[in-house]
Amino acid sequence: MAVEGQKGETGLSAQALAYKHLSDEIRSGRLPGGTHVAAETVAQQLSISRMPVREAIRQLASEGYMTMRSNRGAIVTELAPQDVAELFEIRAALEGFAAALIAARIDAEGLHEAEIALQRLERARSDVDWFVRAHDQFHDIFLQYCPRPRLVAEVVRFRTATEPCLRINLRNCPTALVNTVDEHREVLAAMGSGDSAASEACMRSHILQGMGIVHLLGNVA
Amino acid sequence: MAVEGQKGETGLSAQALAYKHLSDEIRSGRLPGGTHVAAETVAQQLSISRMPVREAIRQLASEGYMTMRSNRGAIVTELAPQDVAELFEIRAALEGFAAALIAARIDAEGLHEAEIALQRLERARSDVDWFVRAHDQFHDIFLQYCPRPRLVAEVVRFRTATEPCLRINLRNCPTALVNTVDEHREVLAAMGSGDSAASEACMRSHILQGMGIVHLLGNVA
DNA sequence: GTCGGCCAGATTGGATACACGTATGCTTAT
DNA sequence: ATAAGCATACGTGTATCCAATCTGGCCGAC
Repeated sequence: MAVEGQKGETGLSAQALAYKHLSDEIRSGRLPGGTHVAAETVAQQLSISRMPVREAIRQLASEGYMTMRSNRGAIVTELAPQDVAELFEIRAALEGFAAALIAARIDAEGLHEAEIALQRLERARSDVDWFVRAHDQFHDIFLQYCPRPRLVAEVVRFRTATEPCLRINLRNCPTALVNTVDEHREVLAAMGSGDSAASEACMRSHILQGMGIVHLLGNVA
Repeated sequence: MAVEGQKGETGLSAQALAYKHLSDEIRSGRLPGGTHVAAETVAQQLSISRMPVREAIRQLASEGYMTMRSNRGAIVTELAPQDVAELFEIRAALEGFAAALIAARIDAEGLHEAEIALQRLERARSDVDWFVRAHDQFHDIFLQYCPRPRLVAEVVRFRTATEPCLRINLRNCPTALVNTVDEHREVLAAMGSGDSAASEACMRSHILQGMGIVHLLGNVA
């Protein structure tokens, strides 16, 4: 087995490779919730042994993406609609708080970058994948101005966890794309005014309402 | 090596044992931040092999309690004052949001339980350990009325991460205990009124101001 | 005297080997 | 025909083994 070839090509450790592979597969939706993931199979696909795969699975499990069942392997975590709604709510609370900090700190350059990202978002309205990428970039520009690295990490974590569902929602509900762009414009305006409270409220409601999840809530409260 | 004895005694898998052991050591402070943890050493202490220890370390790393450095082992994560402050802020944002949900949902029985916990808190003012226990109980009563299990889990996670630091703060600043009791009374009053916004604000400021961390902030913004 | 390279010990990352638990499919008895 | 019991195969969990990398001290050269 040409292991040295693998390392030379990728520059990644075996376990980092396994983590990245599984993470991508889950996030893209190629591994839907409930799928049984056999460590041996993944190991063979990547030409590595089961051990790094096991560790990657454990890490994904501790991050909530997978569920380990004793002696019965791991499955991709299945998210019920109310679970997804809850993740959006948590992200809204966190990113709202972050927005308050960012509004007091962002400068003209950051606002300009966000404006550019917003235009890119408008142009990407026809393609969900591009849209999601541009959408993430827009939010990331703001997060660069958040002086709380752990908070940023948590926001990204929850956004990542909800991304497969976001794609589905956008595909099923094309009008959501247009609404989302408008909401982003409002967020940008609030940020530009430097009003922390307004930015927080705006970001919160954007995340909650703009994602087309409101219809999933309702009976969850 | 009498492996079967281990399993029979503990009922835990080797990796669960390693995780629990390391987790307890870190949280109790016996393994202070910066300590280098050699997998082999831990494995010998627990009479297991290095492998489950490795997995436990990886999980602790993905939860933030340890930091893995490539090919150089793992160290217990060191929390700078601004890191702790950030954890408190995140918890404030999350538990504040939870409080808003709880205020709309808690009933007379829950309020009565909280009242009892509050009295227990007053009686525990002389001992930090009892105080922390009673304090956790008070917050947990509210969390029982939060209809968002993941949110509750996150709140508990951040509270756990900051607990060692909370003890230190309380010991250094005895007046904080008195202030904290007053703040809890305010939180309880807000909950009793059923006002979500007030409860959220109250809980947020309680966590931020009541923990004696305000003096650590200041220059972090 | 000090700085730089080199070798030895230690430690980590990864692979293989083995034992246990679980699931699945067959056989058999009712 | 159906259901219970058993056997086999698959997959997981752990231990041991090997290779690669890092750390620290020693020796030599400037």
